[in-house]
Amino acid sequence: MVKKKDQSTEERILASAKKIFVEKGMAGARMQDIADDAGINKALLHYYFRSKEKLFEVIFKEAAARLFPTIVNILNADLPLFDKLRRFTNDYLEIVIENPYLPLFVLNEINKQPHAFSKKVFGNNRPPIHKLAEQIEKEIRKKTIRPISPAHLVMNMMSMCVFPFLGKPMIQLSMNIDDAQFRNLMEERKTMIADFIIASIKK
Amino acid sequence: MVKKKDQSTEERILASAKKIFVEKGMAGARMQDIADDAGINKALLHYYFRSKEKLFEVIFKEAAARLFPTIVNILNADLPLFDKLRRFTNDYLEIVIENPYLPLFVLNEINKQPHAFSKKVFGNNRPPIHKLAEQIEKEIRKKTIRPISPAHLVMNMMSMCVFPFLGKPMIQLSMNIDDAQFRNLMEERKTMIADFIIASIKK
DNA sequence: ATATACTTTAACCAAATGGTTAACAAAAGT
DNA sequence: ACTTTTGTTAACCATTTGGTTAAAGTATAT
Repeated sequence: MVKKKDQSTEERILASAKKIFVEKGMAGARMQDIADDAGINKALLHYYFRSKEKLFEVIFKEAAARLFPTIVNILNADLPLFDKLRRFTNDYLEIVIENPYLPLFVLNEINKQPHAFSKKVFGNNRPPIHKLAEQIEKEIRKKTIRPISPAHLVMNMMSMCVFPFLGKPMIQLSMNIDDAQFRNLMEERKTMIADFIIASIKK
Repeated sequence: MVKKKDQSTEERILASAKKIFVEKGMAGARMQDIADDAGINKALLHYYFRSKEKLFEVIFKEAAARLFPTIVNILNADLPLFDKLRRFTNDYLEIVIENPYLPLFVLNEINKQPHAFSKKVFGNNRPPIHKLAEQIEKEIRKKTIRPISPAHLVMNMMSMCVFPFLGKPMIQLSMNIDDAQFRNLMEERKTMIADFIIASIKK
């Protein structure tokens, strides 16, 4: 990697570590690869971050911190249901479009370290989907939307937002599109997903 | 692992390899772990399957073979659009419910070896989503469904089918449900997803 | 200038890991 | 009966890998 003068050594390490970890996962990543990519000696990695595990944790937490808090805020926001749906899909896609490889990275490592990391990410407070769920139930009672299980509705929304990024390579392969076209599609989804959901549930 | 007499050594190796590979991924899996799990000597692994890579390839291909061909068949089937949607979501979920860890495994490894494996899986013939896409366009022209980008519609359907299995641990955490309850939810989705889609697009 | 703390490196180390070898046991041909 | 093939093992090997050390360079403060 090109040595960027204006970046401190620590910043360069973090950038390279993120790149390698995201690319190969915790188990597949090699400390030497990270050192090489950062243009430094391997021992320096251990000088700045004591172990592979510690370095990984920093990267993982940063990745998770970029993915989750926004969700929580929107879910907790005081907005009418449809506005909340639009806002969630739009904001969430905005984040993920800029970090297309984060979802698979995070999901994958959570799967491999379910107990260890899941609590490290959001401590004891789980993502407050129940608030959105209650809101949905309320609208159903008011008969502004048709009856639908809140759990499934939330899952559908999350699915449509996140999945395309998890399956990006496969999607690109099967649709035969390049990165720019893929990004374009994802931009469209910012509004498309909410439209799709609302069309399905609105009475 | 308990030695199952009625299983041949090769079968036991494959079962253990699948378990370990799916759990830890190619990079994280250890040959010794597989040997231990199968209750045999490590050298036997190399006797039956020459290398870790070869063994992995067998497992990966088997996993991919369980996930993809059914998709292709349904997509190619000669059915009215709505029937096809219902059939796809139902059949696909049936497969994945029985193999909940396959999607993440396959997706993850494809991401790490995009070129090598993607072609090994479906050779040169990509999944024929264009046939379904044409079918959707036809219905739009007939005005039986509202205008929607076929690409997005297909992506939505795939997303809602697959994502819950990719995010299983996170979903279970945030909804506080056990395996049985999760499975129940997924059973519901067999019909729910198609209902949801059709409600959104039907005119 | 000099002592002090911070950075960086090359060389080294022990453990882990994928893979091999040689010998032995069990089946299967003949 | 005996030879060949197949299945299985313990011991071993080379390489990789995360991690350490000791020394040297560099800035900073006094």
